[in-house]
Amino acid sequence: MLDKYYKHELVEKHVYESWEKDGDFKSVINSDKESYCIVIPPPNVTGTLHMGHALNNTLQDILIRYNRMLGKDVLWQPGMDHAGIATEMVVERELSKKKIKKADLTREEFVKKVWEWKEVSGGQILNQLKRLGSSCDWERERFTFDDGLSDAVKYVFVKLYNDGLIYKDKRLSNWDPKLKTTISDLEVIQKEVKGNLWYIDYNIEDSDEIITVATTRPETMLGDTGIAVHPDDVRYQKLVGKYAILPLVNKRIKIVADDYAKADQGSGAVKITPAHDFNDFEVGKRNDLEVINIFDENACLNENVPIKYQKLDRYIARDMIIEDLIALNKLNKIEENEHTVPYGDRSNVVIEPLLTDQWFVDAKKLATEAIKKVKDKETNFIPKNWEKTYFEWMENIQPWCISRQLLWGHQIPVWYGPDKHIFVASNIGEASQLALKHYGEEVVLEQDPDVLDTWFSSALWPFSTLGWPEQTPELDNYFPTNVLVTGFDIIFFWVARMMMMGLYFTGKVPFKDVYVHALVRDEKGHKMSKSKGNVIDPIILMDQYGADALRMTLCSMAAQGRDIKLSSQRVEGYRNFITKIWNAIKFCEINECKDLNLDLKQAQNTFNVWIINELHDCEQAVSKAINSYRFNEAANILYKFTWNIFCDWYIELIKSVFNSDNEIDKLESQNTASYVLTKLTIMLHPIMPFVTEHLWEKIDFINDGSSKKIMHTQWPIIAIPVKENNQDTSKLIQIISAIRSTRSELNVPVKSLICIKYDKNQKELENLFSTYQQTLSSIARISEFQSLTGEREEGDIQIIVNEDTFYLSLLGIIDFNIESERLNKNLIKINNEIQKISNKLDSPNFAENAPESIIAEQKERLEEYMSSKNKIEDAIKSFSN
RNA sequence: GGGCACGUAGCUCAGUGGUAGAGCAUCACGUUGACAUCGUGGGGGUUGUUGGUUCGAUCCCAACCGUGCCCA
Repeated sequence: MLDKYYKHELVEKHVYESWEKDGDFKSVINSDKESYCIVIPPPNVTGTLHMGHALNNTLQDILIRYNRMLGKDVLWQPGMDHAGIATEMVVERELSKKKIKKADLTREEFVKKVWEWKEVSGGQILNQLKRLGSSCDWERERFTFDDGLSDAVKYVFVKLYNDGLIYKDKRLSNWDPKLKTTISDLEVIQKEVKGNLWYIDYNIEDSDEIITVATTRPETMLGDTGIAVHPDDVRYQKLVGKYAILPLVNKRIKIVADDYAKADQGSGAVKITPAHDFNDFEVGKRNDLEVINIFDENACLNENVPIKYQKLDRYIARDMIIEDLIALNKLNKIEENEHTVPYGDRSNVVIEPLLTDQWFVDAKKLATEAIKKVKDKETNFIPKNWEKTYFEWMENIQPWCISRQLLWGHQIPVWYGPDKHIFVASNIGEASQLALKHYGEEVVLEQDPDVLDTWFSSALWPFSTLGWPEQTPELDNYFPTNVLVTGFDIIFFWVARMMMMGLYFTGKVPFKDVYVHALVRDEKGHKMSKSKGNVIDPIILMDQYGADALRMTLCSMAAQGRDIKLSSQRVEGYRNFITKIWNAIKFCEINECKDLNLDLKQAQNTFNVWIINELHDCEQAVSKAINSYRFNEAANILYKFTWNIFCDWYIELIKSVFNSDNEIDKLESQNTASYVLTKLTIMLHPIMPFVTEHLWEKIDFINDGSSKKIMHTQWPIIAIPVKENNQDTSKLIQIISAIRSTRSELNVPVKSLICIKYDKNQKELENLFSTYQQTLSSIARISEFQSLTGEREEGDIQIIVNEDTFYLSLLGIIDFNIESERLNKNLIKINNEIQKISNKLDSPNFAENAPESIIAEQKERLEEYMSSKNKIEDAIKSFSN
C-alpha cells in the first residue's frame, strides 16, 4: 500500500541513479527512426544552478522526454563552456587566498592551476542539473576545451583568416582596467549614473575670445586634439578653422565643424579625444585629428600627459584637474547631469575605450546569410516577435572583437616572425612550414599571447559537440538540431553567433526552432541577483518540495512572452498536486484496480465511456500544447484533468459502482481507472519524471508492462469507446452541483438526507434519476425520489438545471426567508441577462448583420433564461402565498 | 532618442470578435470517507483611459497614461 503522501527525498536519488546505471539517457543512432536533438546551451564551468537554468533545462527535458516517448531517436547533448574571464577571476581569487599572484606564474603554471581547480570545483552545475532530472546523454558530455572542440576552434580561425573574415586591427575597443583585457560590446553594460557636466573655457589662439566646451570626463582633456561645433551653429561659425589653446597642456587644438556636435547640448562645443571615446574617434577620423593615447592598461595616465599627472588613476586625476582649472579660472560652471557610463559585466568597473591591436571577426559579412535563413523560415523564433530583436542586432552588427588578454582560453593560432610577419596555422608545425617558405630559412616564431573570446568556441557548439569538423555519424544524424531553448538575454551571445558560424561552416542552420523562454524574476517582478539578495535557490526549493513540484511550477508558468514571477507558494501548490494524484492512485489501489485486459473500446458503463473520452481529449490537447511549445497549457490541461475531472468527478462517481453489487460494471471500472491513471501517469512523466517513474516501478496497475521504465514507454494513443459518450455524466454533474449549491446556500446540514420531488413526465430526468439513484444518494445525500403531480407542496425548493426542474423537499429543515432571498437574488441576475440579450436581439442592426448561428444561439439563451425566470417567479409567488 | 512587451478578481497569471476563467488569498460549513498537502459552497471584475473599426470590442486599430525590458 502507498504511503500517505509522496516522499520525494526518498525517491529522487534512487530513481536518477537507476536511470544512469541502466544507460537510459543514451542515444543510439538509428537512422530508421526520426531523430530529435537538442544541444544544451552550455552552462559556464564556474556556474551554479539558478532559477533561469532550472526553467531552461526543465523545458528542454520536457521536450526530450516527450519526443523520446514518441519513439524518436533522441539526443540531448550536454556540456559546458570554459568561461574565460569568469574562470580566470575565480582561480585568481583562490590563488590570492594562498598569497599567490597570477603575475608570478608562467602561462603554463597558471593554466595548470585552472585545470586543478576545474577538477575539484568546476562543473557543479552538471550535478545540479541531474537533481532536476535532466535526461542528458552524459556520456557525451563535452567541454569547449576538449581536444576535438579545440581543433574545431583552430580550424575555424584559420579558415576565417584565410577567407579574409578575421583580421587584426588597431581600433578602439572596450578595455577592462581591472581584468586588463578587452571585452566585446555585448559584455559592456551601459548604466545610467548621476554625474556632472563640467564647462571648461579654452582660449582662442591670438585672440581674447574663449570657447566653452562641456564634458562629463574632464580628465580626458589631456588627450584632446580638437573641438567640434555644429556646422550650422551660428555662434561658432567664425571660429571654425581657428585653434584653441588646451589649458594645463598649452597645446593648440583645431576647431572643426562636425554634425556630431549638437547645438542644444551643453555649450554646443564639444572637446574631441579620439583615443578615448568611440564617437570622438570617428570625428577625429573625419577631420584628420591626431590620436593621443593618455591611459595605460590600469587606466592610469601615461607619459603622454604633463609630468605632474603621470601615473595617476583616472579619477584622482579628474579631481586634480578640476582644482587646477579652478585655479586658472578656466572652469566656467558645473551642472548636474545624468549620463550613461559603460561598465564591465564581470568586473563591474568603468570600461575605458582604448586604442589597441586586436583580432576581429567581420561579422557583417557572416550576418547576411544568418538574416536570410530566418527570413526564409529555415529557423523560426518562438514566440515570433523575438525575430525582430534578432534582425535589429544582426542588421547593425559591429566587428566582433575576439581577442582577450587572458591566459585561460584557446590561444590564438597565430605566430609572428622576427619582423612581426603573421603566420596563421592550426599548429606550430604548419606555421613553421609557412615561415620557411616565406623567409627561405628557419626562424624563431612566437605565438600570439592572447586567447579567443569564449563565445568564439561556443558559437561552434551545436556542431563541434557532434564531432565537426569530422564528418561523424552524429553530425549526419542529428544536425541540424531541432530546437535551441534559451532566454532572450542570450539571443545575441548564442543564437546570433551560432547561426553565423553554423551557416558559414556547415551550410545549414544549426537549429530549426529557437524557443525563447521567459526570465525568472522574484515574486515582486525584480530580476534576481545576488546583490539584491532576492535570489530563490532552486536547490532549496527542490529540497523542500521536490524536483517534480519545481518542474511543474516552472512549466505551468512558462507562458509565452511573459516573465515568470516565482513564489514558493506556487511550488507548494504543485507539491499538493502530486499528493493529489498520489492519493487518487491509492484510492484505486484500495479498490483493487488492475489491468484486467478488458477491451475498453467496448466499455459500457457511462462513467467509464465518459472518462475515456475525457482522457482522449486531454491527450490531444497536451500533445498539441507541447508541440507548439505552449508549456503552461500542457501543465494546466494535465492539472485540470487530474484534479477537476478525474479526482473531483470520476472517482466520486465510481464510488457508487464500487459499492454496488454490479460485478460487471465494477470490473470494467477497476480496469478503466487503472487504464486512465496509467496513461495519465505517462503523460505527466515529461513534466514530473521522478514521481511517475517511482509509481511505474511500485504500482502494478500503473505499469502496463510495455516497458521496464516509464521513460521508455510510448506516449499514449487513446482509443475512444465504440459506445457513444452520452450526455448523462455531464448532466449528472450539473445536477449534483446544483443540489450541492442549493444545500449550501440554504444552510442545509451536511449530514441531513433529503428527498427529491419531480414530475415524472420529464422523461430524461426520470431516466437519469432512476439510473443514478445510488450515485445521487452517495454524492448529493438524496434519500428518496418522489413523484410530484400537480402543485408543489410547502417546503419544496425549486432547482432548475437547463430545461429540467425538480424540488428539494426541505420542510422543517431550512429557513424560508433565506430561500426567498436566494430566489430574488437569482431573479435579478437572470433579469439582467434577459435585458442584455433582448436589447441585442431587438436591434435591427444585429438582426441584419450578425451570422445566423449567433442569432440562433442568442435566441436559445433568451428562451432558457425566460423559462428560468418564469419558474423562479412562480416559486416566489408560492412563497408569498 | 529608437524598439519590444505588458496593464484582466486582493495577489500571480490564463483566455476569447458574441456567456471573462484558474491558482493562491478570503469567508462559511465539513475530519471514522483515497487525500486537511483535503472536501463542499460563497463573495470578489466598468478587462488602464479615451477615441476609432464593427451589428457587437476585454480581444482588432490609434492616441494617451502607467510599468518593465532591450538598443543607442
